[in-house]
Amino acid sequence: MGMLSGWMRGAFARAFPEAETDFADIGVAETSNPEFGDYQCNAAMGLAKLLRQAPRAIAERVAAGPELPDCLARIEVAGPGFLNLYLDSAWLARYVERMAADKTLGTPAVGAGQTVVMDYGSPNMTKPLHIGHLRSHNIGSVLDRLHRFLGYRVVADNHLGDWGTQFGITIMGYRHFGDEAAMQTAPLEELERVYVLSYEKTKADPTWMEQCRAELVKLQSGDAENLEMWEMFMRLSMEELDRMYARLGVKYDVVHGESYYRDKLAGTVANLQAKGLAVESEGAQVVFLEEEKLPVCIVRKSDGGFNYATSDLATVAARVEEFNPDRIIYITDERQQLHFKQVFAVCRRLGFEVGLDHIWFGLMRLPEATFSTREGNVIKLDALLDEAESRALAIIQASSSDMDDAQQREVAAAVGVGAVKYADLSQNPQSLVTFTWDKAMALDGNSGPYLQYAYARIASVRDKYAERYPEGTPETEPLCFDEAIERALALRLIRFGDVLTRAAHQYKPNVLTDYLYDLAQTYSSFYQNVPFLKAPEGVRERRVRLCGVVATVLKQGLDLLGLQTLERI
RNA sequence: ACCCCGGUAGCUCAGUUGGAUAGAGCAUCGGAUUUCUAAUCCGACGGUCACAGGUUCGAGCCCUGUCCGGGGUGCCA
Repeated sequence: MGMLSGWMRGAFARAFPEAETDFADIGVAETSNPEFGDYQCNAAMGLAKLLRQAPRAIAERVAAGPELPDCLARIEVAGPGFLNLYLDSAWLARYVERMAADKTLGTPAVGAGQTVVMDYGSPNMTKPLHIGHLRSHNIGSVLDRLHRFLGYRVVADNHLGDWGTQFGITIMGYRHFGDEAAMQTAPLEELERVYVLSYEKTKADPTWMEQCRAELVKLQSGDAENLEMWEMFMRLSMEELDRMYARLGVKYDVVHGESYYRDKLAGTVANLQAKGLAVESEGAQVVFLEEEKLPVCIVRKSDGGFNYATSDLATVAARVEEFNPDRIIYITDERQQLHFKQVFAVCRRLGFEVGLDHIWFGLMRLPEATFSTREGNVIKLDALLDEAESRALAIIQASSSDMDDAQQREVAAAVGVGAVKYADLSQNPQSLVTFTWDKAMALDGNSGPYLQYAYARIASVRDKYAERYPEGTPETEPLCFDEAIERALALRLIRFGDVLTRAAHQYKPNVLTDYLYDLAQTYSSFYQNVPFLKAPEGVRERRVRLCGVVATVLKQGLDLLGLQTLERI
């Protein structure tokens, strides 16, 4: 609530004109308990020393100020000096009406005029997506949509892993163990198979790894045969990836893999050398980062090959040149924290002024162990989504048996993938995720389907109303809160913009899922306990209208999360 | 050895810049459907916020130390 915070700062300034502060830090917060009002301000306690007065006296002086803004009905001082703010209910009702008519639902355009490049997903191109790839795509695409909604210009870039050592390993693997028939039918599975075999061999035979590195160097220096093989791998992988992206609803503005920057790698290293940043050490070109207390950053290996850091440095330069962003945001797992600290440190030394953020998330692991392609204990993302859909379908068949088969499948697809996405998004990105089938596909409680179900029930109310009262016009009926739960619903609705801003700026999709779940829960309680279609005329219309605003907010919120809304479940 | 995270109810997890009585879901138990979709709702049960100090009007949150877990630490990405 930006306007309430602003007013509160003014109220403090008026009450204490002689104070040596502008009260810039003062803000209001939602109350944890309705008995403390709708919003609260706790600043009086913190200012006791500065103002040399008892906190309670400070709060009382602020509360005694002559004028209240239109939105407030009253202010109360409680306990040691809490300021409890009560919104005026009529104002609240008008505000809900206005926000519902607004395209952005009252969300401030905090990102207007700013450009951010978002780097997420970025899968390795030599293997199929597995459940460990879900988080970067999922969290990244939500942050992407949130930023767009807040007015940022977003350039979503899929920085494919298409130019690293894994290709050396894969080329060796394909050459020795490749099966062309399998390559046609299930290319990514086949690439993964030969990769695993080849990788296994590096453990037993040290010269194998050297050969893999040599193949990579050949590829990176333009060897025709390796390049041809690489192009085939890329084409087949991309087809597979596009299919998965359609299923996940992930979209990019640009797909520049590491290979896109391949011609700039040598120049990047030369530039670092010219500026005296990169020096030779143990046969490699490295940047020492002792001032930053970081380990050395290797920008060219002793065998002449370039690595991830080189590629990322070239990428930053290219993005700055092409998009002139205010900020570049990387979304990867936690293991890359050090890498990005190093890359960002080198960028600062190179004089880049663009903001650089690394948003990392916790690894996904199995109850018994960390999974990895190399260990062969992966669960394919495709298989997870299939299982989720079939579980959803079973429930739909049981509860919506009147729905035709095709529609049941369509709903199951939306609910299944929604459940998987939501289960991931609803926790703090930084926590480590231990994968279990049941948790990943929860269909009740705090889950995607719960929200989709709440939306579908509202859609049903809307349709039934239209059927029974074809002449009715709930959309113009002034809102008014007859029941406490209706006011509680309105209070939640007007928080939408604050929630989106916080979710985006803290890079936490779970801020949005928590909010939507709370909203849907409040709505469900309203739905269960208060009649609307059977309420008297007038009351009926305003309740149906309130339902409509909840539906609009739910739909927008689910859309930002990448979950489909269904009119019927 | 060093660096970065984490430890909150039986399980899985939330917890705005430090605020009032630490919250959900699942599980368990008890209720609600001649009704607008029961994938729902209402209620009960459940806590030494890892441990020990410290900072202050006030600490799950900040500081120090310890224990436990995950990740990382020059030629993978």
